[in-house]
Amino acid sequence: MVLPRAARTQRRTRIQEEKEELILEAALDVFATHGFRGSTIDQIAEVAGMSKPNLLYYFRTKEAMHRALIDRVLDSWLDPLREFDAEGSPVSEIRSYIRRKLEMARDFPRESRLFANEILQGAPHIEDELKGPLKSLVDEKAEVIRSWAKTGKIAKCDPYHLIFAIWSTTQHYADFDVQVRGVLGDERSGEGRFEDAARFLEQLFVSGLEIRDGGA
Amino acid sequence: MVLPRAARTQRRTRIQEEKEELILEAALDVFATHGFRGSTIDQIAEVAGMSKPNLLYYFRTKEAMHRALIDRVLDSWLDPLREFDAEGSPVSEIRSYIRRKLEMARDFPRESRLFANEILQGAPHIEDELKGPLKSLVDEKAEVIRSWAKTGKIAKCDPYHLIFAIWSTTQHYADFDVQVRGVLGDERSGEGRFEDAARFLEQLFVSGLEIRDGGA
DNA sequence: TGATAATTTGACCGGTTGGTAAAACATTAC
DNA sequence: GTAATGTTTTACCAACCGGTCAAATTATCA
Repeated sequence: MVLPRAARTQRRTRIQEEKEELILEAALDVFATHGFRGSTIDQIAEVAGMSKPNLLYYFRTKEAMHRALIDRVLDSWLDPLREFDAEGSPVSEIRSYIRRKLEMARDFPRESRLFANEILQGAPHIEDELKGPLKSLVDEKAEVIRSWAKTGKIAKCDPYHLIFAIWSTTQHYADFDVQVRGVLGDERSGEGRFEDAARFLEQLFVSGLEIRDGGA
Repeated sequence: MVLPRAARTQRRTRIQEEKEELILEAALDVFATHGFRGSTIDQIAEVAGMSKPNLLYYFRTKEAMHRALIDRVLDSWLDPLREFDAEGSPVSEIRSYIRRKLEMARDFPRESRLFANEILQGAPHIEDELKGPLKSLVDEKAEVIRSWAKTGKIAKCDPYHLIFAIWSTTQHYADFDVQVRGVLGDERSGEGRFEDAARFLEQLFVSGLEIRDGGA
């Protein structure tokens, strides 16, 4: 019998798991490069190597695929921020947060672009996640940073804008990759650009947040 | 007679100028929020308050509209970088570059998102501009920054990544506006966030680039 | 005013898109 | 093996999309 996908909540076949995995992988490819509205089910089906109705057997709508993808990716995307440790030393925590975010931009650019597309277009599908789990996590970590500033471990600064700055500078290398490589030219567009970026950003943030006598 | 748009290169009617203006304004709205593939001519026509065939009388294809928009906007978008002055003092030049870029993010977010969408999706329509005029301009200004570092006016750093960092942190407030406001919460989402951002970023970049004894 | 050119509109077209129906095919459990 | 269930395919549909066409309307100017 042909049961609608949503009705089979209990046991999942081996084939189901494999195919859903395959589809989400293909969907990530397509959504990341064309955005939600710019992507077609046919495209995703082709990348996944199956027919469109077959794909629709596993995910009944384009929205369902997108949502499943967002749900799966959002969680891992926030891991680096979760690891941000209140007990560690400020400089090394910030330094390794930058490094982890840069590694993600290098190793998982599609995930970064998926969110970038979504947010750029007004976050129509993930607004709740932004104002809920994401905000809570950021609030928590902002409090940590604020306490570091208060106890004189780093320069006084707005912790939210610090986090925004780390996000934007690191994700830039995933989201605006074409521009980065276009500007750097072919010679400097190898993987070395991530190490150069890491060096620069660590210097910028670490010494930008250092306490100095004349500081405000 | 119905002359194709491309054939009337000479005199332009008053109506032509007005309508083309109107259309590009509407197109900016739509392209900026949905990207090229996600936008429809009907949408743009509706925003512009005219029928689709009427719109197509002025721009014969969707591509033509997009290209006209890109051409018009790219130039003004690079103005802040052009103003970057080799003769000025490094600190005040960098500071005012940041301020100008932030003002553009605040006052012209649609223009920022237009490019962000384009670049995110692989810059299919503006690759030439990236590797041509943009790269040249950046190369020129990077040389200025490099000379400042060499003569000990600012800390040694990779000038390209410095420029990327300024671009990403400032444009973040236009491109990721929904996220920024979502995280800041309703209370802090007023226009004041741009001043907070300006304060933070100026502090970060200025003191991050200051020469210090222990510096590398 | 009337002729001429510029603008606007409604009807339409072929291709694409998200999605469906039903039957054919494969797999699993007994 | 076979019956029940799970998977895949073929054919299809209605809505939408980019774009055309010819006729209707409006502006310009002698």
